[in-house]
Amino acid sequence: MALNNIYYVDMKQRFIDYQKEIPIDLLSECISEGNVNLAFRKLSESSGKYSLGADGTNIDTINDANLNTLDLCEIVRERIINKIVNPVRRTYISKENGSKRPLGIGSIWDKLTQMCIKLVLEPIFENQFVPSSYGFREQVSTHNALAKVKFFTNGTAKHHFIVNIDLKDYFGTLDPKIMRRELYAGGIKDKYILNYIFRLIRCGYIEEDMFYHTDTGAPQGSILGPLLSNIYLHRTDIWVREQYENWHDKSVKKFHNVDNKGQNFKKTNLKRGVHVRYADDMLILCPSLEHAKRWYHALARKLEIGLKLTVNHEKSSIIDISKGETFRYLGYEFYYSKKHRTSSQQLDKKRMAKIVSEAKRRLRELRKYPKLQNVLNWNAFVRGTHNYFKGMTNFSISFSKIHWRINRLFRHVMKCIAKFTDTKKSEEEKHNNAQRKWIDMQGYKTWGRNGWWVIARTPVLELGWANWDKTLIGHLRQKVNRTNPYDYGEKAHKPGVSLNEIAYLVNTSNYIGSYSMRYRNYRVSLYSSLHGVGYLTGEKVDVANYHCHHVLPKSKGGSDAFNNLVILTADEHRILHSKNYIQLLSLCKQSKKYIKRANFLIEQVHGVMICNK
DNA sequence: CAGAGTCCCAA
RNA sequence: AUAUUGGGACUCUG
Repeated sequence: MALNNIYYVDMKQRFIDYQKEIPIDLLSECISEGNVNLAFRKLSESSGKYSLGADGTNIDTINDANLNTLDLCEIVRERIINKIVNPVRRTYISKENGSKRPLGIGSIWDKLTQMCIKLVLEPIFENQFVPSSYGFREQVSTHNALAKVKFFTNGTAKHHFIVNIDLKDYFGTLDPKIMRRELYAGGIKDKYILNYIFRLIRCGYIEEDMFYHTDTGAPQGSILGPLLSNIYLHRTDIWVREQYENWHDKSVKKFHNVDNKGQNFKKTNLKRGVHVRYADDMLILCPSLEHAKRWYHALARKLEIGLKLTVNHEKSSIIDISKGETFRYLGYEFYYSKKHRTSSQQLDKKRMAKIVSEAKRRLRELRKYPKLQNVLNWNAFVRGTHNYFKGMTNFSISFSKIHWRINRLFRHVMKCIAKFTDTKKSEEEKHNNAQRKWIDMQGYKTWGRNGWWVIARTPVLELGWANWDKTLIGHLRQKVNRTNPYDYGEKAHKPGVSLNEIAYLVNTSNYIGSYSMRYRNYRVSLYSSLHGVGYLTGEKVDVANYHCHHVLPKSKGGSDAFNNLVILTADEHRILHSKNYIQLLSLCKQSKKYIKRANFLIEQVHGVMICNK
């Protein structure tokens, strides 16, 4: 495992280490080679890697700068120690209610630095966060939070009074001093890290070439933002849970008696209520109105005075679902079904309208451009929407309503550009079986349907094809396995490449000359993913003998992209680039496949075709 | 099985 | 050009 640290830091092990002891010196953890490598890879995978910061930098700035990992370590160290944070570039995205939400896009250097810090702070706090905080956490999703809400509002648990606290501009009102206090309380003693984050909150932003100062708030869009927002409310989470869910744990020792918890609870002055938080969306589910009122006032007071946040009292409320009131949470609308004597969920009107208008927009585009890509986009839209909402009890009803609202347009568009496959006509049955199988595989049953529409040999999924998935927010989902969030289960052991070999490649990758960071990483990934098997022989190439070759040379416009790289031996590489490149054919394995490959490489490098007949 | 890409949803 | 975190689905290459 130690060797693995040279390449990427092992988060699973780090989580275990920090469980025992949090290091005082977190700076060295942040700027270790394995940590910086992992941080860079995460940035390379992020969808916004090409968006420009206020200083005009993005991921390509690093790739074009001819830097290696050690250079990046030094840059990160400089920025943390000297508290260097560029102002963020401000843009806006429109929200559902029509208003705009400001985004702050940092420079690539800030992104890298923050990712390095995040990879260290996150496992520390993952050891402490409460299980009822569901937002922004590894291996936890909105459905886990919804499962808990469903469980406690349903017939047997009877927590029908919902305290719903809405915070105004939560990210924007984070206070730097309180942030520092909460970090320290969580065990962060490194003054460099504390000071850097203090500075980050006050970094300011640039809009239309003007600089604006900020006193509070983590930029929305910064890498540390989501984690910091969880840390800020962490001790409040604990306070809430000690009142009821964990009341006998520490806070009220004299009543500690697990056998008759309910009776002893009455002797205390504690409030009953179950805690569910997703980022700034807080709920407390209470069994009685009296407790709900006490919760509302106590919690609002704590947030406003203790944490200097702004509670939006117009939007915050106490809801009694047994009296027919509804509430929306994470896209689901909860209501109480008297018929079934349990809480149920459905799509609210606004969201239904949004899905309808989005569907119409996509259908019109599909009619205009009936390309394969647009069909795939439509199917992805249908599947994505279904996958999110299919846990609602009223899923089928809600989506058949949507279906009827778009049906006219849908049928019209399909008649223009698609062909209907009728399952009752048996002539083409063989040909249709593959499509039928595919649709069934997606979880959409074809059994009992008249048929389906086909564009470019691809079946078109329909919004009305909806099957409720009762396990998605079932009671088993509310509790999340927190033994180790970075443990994704046993991966099948891949024989062929040892950690020693990886370590060797990583070490040399810092000294192979002027190449991009992307190339340095891909060079290792390529060898690892192909088990070191050479392109021209099909046999394993020794690491010391491994050369990573650009198929289309960079001088001819070839890139460092993964699919432009192949594994060669040092000899093969030398001969390929020399004048005697014909000899390459004798070096490769003399089968049709490898001869073809050798010819291909020569053609790409030298621009000549060789006839080997 | 692993690498890189596309798309969807929530906050 | 529109970020971040988390979840989900699919495609390609060997």
